[in-house]
Amino acid sequence: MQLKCQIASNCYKALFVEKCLYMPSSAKATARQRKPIPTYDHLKIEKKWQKAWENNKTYKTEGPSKKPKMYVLDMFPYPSGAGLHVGHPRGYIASDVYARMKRMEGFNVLHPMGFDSFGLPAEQYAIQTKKHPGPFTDKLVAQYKKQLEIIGFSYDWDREVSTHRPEYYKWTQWIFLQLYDAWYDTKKNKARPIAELIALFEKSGNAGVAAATDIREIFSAKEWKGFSAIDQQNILMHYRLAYEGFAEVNWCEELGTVLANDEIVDGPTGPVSERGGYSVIKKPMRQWFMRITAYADRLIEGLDTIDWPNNIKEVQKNWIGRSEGSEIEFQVQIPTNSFSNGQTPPIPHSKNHSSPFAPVSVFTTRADTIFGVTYIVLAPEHALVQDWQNSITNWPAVEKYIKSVAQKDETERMSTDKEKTGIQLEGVIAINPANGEEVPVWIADYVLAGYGTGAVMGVPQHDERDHIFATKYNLPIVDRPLVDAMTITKKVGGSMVTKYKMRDAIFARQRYWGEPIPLIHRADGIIIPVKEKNLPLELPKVKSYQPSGNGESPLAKVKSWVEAGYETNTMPGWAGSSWYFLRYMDPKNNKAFAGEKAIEYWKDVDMYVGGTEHATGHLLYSRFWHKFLFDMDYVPTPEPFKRLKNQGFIGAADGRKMSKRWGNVINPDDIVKNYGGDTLRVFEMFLGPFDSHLPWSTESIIGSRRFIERVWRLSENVADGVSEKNVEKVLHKTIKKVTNDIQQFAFNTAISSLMICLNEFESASAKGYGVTKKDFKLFLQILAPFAPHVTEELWQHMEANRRVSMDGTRHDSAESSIHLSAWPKYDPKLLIEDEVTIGVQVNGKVRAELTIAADASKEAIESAALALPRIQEFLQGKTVKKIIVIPVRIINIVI
RNA sequence: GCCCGAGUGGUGGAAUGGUAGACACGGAGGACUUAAAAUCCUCUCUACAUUGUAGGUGUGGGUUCGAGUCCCACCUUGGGCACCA
Repeated sequence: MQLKCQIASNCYKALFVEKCLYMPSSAKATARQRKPIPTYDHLKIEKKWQKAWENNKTYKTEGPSKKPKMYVLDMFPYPSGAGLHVGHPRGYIASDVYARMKRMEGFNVLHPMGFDSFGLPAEQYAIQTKKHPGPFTDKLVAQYKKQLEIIGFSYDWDREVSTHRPEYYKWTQWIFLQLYDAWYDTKKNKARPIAELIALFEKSGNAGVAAATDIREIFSAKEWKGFSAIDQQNILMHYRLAYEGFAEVNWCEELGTVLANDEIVDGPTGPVSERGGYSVIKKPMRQWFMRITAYADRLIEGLDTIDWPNNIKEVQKNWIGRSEGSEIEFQVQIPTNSFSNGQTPPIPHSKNHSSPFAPVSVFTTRADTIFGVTYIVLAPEHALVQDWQNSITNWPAVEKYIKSVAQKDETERMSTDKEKTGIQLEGVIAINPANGEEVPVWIADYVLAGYGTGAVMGVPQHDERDHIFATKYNLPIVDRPLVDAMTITKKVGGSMVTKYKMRDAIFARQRYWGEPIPLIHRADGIIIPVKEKNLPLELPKVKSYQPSGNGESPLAKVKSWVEAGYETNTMPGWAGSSWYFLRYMDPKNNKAFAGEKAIEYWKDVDMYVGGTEHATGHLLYSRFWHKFLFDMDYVPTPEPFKRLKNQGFIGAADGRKMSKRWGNVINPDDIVKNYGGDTLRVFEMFLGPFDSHLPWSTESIIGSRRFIERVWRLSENVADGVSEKNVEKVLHKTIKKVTNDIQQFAFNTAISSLMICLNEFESASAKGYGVTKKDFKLFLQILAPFAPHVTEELWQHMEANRRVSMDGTRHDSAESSIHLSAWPKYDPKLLIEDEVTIGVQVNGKVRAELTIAADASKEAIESAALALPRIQEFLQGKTVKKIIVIPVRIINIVI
């Protein structure tokens, strides 16, 4: 086709289609020797300055100092093999623009980058290639870094961290041990060392110490001392913030591992793993947990103290799912006294109650409807159902029902309009404590074992779901008066309680590529932590990365590891990312996760930028860990991220997600090569509001490139002298707007105002006024955060001796970098307009314009407006009823 | 079903209750050029008519001198949660 591009004779469209080399317009001009403008060679300029900044450590963060601090952080990436597409850097560019402005404003800016480098893709690679995932991960990290570097970020790479490095995960393990050795004191409402709990038990037993999980039995100090070490350990497990337990987990046979809920997606025939699309089933398994539920209230309340987008706050609130209600006991009459010992927790000396009545606790937010109860329903998995099996006259049918529920796969359970099923427990009768009425007891799949008490009261009159169920099974529906919820709860001996949807987080993966959990299981069953001086507990070498298939991690096949008693589970992906922002404060410290001085100085993250997809994962877990560290006095603030901004993602031009699968991925490397890193940065910021999802458009990137070229060309026409007044005015307006807009993350309007300013410069220049060097330098400074390379280049030329022609090789000194210059201040005097043009409305419709002194009085505006011939026409033969004058804005004449 | 958010030209979008469509892409015309590209200039919401008039920010109401913006109802759409008692 038209391959004339060697002399820049092709259009930009063809440039992209044909991928021929971009040659800027000025090249031709130079060749024709019309104007002696050196070519804007983005490749050369950008490479030169990236190197210079690196050599001069331009962006080096100072240690704790007297300067005010500013911690600007990106959510660090997982270095995947797919690499970056143009959507990824958007958040990084935004935070970099912000960090650059703050640096110029005089803050000591901490703007680091690192890698979340433990994870499943590297594990899959190891399984497939039978090679260690470490070197593979290191390679990906290096690739990622390279991709990032050409965009010109102002990171202090000396502070880089990677979560898979032992010197880093040593401290992940250390924090885990702090959590293991801590419990949550619900009275003081904070975490405390477990040793203090043990001391309490030894002094006065557990009376008055609320357990985090259900322990009904009260023991004395004497009894505590009489318990075996194993029994004591089991009791403490109910309190520890990191604890061992069993849980139904999402088991994936093909991956041989357990998956988190967010690693599962809906498949055509049921749930499947996000990676690989393998089917997933439920399976009970030994796990480590994080007791995040202990912090549920504080995680909700803390949201009021931080400057985050509302939707993220809402998502977190919904996820935690606090609901306040009543817990009320219904006595259930059972004919025989036989109990089989079912799934009760492993509490010593559990008493066998022998009574014809057994209490069933129900949770309701509508205790006011209690007189309308016509039945109660338990979850099929409810422990009492098993306890009662000898009393249930239709037990075979009940048992069959329970089994059928258990066999239902996830999709069936989750389907929205699934019909509710259930079966009555014949032979047992519950008594409504409010009125003594006898009501039947049912089990049904719509009651969840994991929420509330696993039992509900059925009030068909007031609850839609109960109504459907009652209608289906012909249960009575009665209309009874409502009563006061709190009063009736007290009257029937119940209590007001708060329940949460959020569950404790599973903190174990049956995988190789994660942090080893630093615990030792002794032969006698006692668990002991690895001593701090022996951390990090490094991952051992393994022969095979293949999961064992029985649910244990590859570590279970390492003889020495197992013989030493080491825990074979590893930590989940979110372990390392829950505290990495603290490590950046003091990344090389080998005595602590970060030194006290550094933590005291940097405190918390001032500006955190990342995607919304982490709302219920990383952003919640980090807050939880941070609050824990705060309780233990390791960090000075209760919240880790003061301000949060979410970037919207960039989709492909075809409206789909950018993905290899659709072949619509635009690689930032190509854009940088063809248009330059500065153009990419300006374009991504100009595209639209930062938090909007936007389609990529290679068609319109040319606008940003033209903008930079015009700046470049204008630099040739600046001179010493006196500024034209209008130019100065627009410039200072722009300084104000850009400053405010960057502060607000309104980058698109910041760039638009820079373009307006440039337009003004150009038209002044065309009129022969010229633009002064002083004004142009101010312009370069406010453009610098967006286009750091080209502004540095032009800045250096301005700074350099003007007798030397611009050939881009000299006068490059770090001391005079534009990025370390002081952020311009606008002159308020210049913003005052002498004259303004306002609209003149008649009955709300603009009929004329009026140019008048900005400080004109209302009366003056009024009479000037009425005097306009055009307005006179409208007013002919009419009476003016009312005139509204808003000085500087508008005047409205009502007739 | 519940909880957030969004609907503005051909396109991305702008607009403290105050002249809707800034800025940019695309398009049309012109200048320069042997020619093209690049660059520069002009126009570009719609309909009608030669200065203008009328309509116009998803739909229908409302508040107001004045509504893209506030209120009510609805439609469409994106996201989150989802039998949560």
